[in-house]
Amino acid sequence: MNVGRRVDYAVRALSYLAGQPDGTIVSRSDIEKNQDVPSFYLSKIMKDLVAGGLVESHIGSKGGFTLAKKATSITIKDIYETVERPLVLMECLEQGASYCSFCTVCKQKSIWEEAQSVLANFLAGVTIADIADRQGMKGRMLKTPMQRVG
Amino acid sequence: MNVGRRVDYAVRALSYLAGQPDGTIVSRSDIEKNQDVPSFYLSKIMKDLVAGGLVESHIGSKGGFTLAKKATSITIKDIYETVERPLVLMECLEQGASYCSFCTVCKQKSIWEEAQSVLANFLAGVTIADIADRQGMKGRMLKTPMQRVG
DNA sequence: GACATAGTAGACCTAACGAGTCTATATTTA
DNA sequence: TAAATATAGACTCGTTAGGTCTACTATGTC
Repeated sequence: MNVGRRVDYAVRALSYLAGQPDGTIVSRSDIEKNQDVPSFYLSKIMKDLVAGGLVESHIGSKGGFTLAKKATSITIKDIYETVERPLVLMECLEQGASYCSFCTVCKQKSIWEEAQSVLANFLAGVTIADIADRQGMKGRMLKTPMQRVG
Repeated sequence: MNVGRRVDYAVRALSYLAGQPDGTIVSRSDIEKNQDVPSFYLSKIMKDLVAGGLVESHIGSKGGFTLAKKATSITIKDIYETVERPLVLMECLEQGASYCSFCTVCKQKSIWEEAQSVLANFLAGVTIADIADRQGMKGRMLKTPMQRVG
């Protein structure tokens, strides 16, 4: 039960984008360097974020990525589900009886269901803007002054 | 970010024990049969539960397991941490700078810290007794009438 | 139009982990 | 003594996370 690097890197990338002057196109390698993400690794993650409608890509020379929405409307839950999978705490909540034959009479199930809601609600209440606001990472500290998007 | 079978099986085992008449010793294979847990698999899980002080073991013929505490004082969080690992949502919360060099200035971190608290608090508020009360699983429905421990 | 510079798509690798199975040993009851 | 039980640990197998790389396509610029 922990959040993997894909989500971590996706949050870094998105909050980095959010911290750029409006409309700035940022390349994958730029993000990787500034946010300490392994080379090339972001290519798969950004693909998912594009497919999920969270960022827009710009192919070709001088290409790169920009946010596809306001930073205030991209939640951590969105990001998690876009780059990983639906937020599900216990497999039975997704698979039902094919996970466990006692599913219909199981009391444990509702506990996990509630726990999942509690967590999902929290993560749906936090946006990239909240993170970018107090970003503080390397790039932000050394380079351009803070300038918000949205 | 999901809860694995170890925790699922541990909760089944413990709530099964909680549903027995007070002081009843139940063998591993008995639990496995009644709670649909793969043969032998519980041997490792019960070992952890014994080591964690949640159950007591009785070696030898007619041996088996009993709860070591009242069902009302065994929480889901206890179980999770006993059979799996400390409840940590993001590795950086445990490993700090050895996970990520930006740790000291990272805003993302506090988000996961909060999310973790929210989840942990919820799981610490649910006990085995809550589950056993409305157990409903196979064994309970077919066999002895409900009788609570603690 | 040519070329450099991007993203796109996907193959590929490796180590670790989850889940499950089994066995030899120590311990206890009958 | 014999049967039944937990204990400890080895073992397998498939999947996944994390990471790396390359061929291809699209686009801006000279």
